[in-house]
Amino acid sequence: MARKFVVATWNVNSIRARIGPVIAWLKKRRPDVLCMQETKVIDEFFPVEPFTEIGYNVVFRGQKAYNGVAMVSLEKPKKVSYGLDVGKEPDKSRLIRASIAGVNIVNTYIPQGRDIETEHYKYKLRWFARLKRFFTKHYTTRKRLIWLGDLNIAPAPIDVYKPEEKTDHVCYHEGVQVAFRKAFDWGFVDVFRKHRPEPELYSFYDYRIGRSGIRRKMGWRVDHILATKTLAKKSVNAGIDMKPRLGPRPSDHTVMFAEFRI
DNA sequence: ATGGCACGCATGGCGTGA
Repeated sequence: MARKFVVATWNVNSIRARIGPVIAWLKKRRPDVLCMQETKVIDEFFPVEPFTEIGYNVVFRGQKAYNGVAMVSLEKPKKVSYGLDVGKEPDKSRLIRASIAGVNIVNTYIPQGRDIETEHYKYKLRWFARLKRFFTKHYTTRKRLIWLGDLNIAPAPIDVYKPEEKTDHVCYHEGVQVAFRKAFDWGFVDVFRKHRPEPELYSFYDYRIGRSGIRRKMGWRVDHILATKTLAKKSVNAGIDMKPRLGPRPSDHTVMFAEFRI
């Protein structure tokens, strides 16, 4: 008998600043898994209790001021590990993976890249190449695997407001498109797009554009839920929940979720 | 029109985000 399995991803832009909205959203939606990025806190100060009090397990890895990833789940996570074990920098506060209810989940906060002329951008492109090696090393395309998170890439024109103005942007430039596509082609299906083919669905809206900018759909789809074909076949729904972005004390990103029958 | 806001920090302006 198949069971419902809901996963979600949310760049929270500081878990301590966002603990209210995050706990409220979990209580309301009760997903099986919520993956977070940009928790911006060292492990000693991560707010564990608010999650355990409402019945969630929580695993995380952070650093001071920047980055940081976390995974909270109703079932206890198995095989938890941190960072990229291929290439030089492990970046343990940018990748956390686990197995939950027999589903392998890789939660990433991909480097943003700052500017296409910089070393930061080259580092971002290498990150996608290293991820592909990471998937090959640890999984096969026949496994139930989800790659999700803030991937800092709008893969297609439909994924950003006024794409013709974004061609030199580190989240849309041709170089990052190619780098992302190579990792994606390891064996993923875009689960969100499978269920939501329509335009103007975005997961990020810059704080500086204000409410009117959100109304005018000046956003980006840079957060993603991708799954191997084996698992994507079992997805039954996906969406972006705009309520946290429109509510009090928002992150600049909002929640993307997907539902499977596993 | 290249602006604007929010976050954390051995803060009182700066680096970062996308």
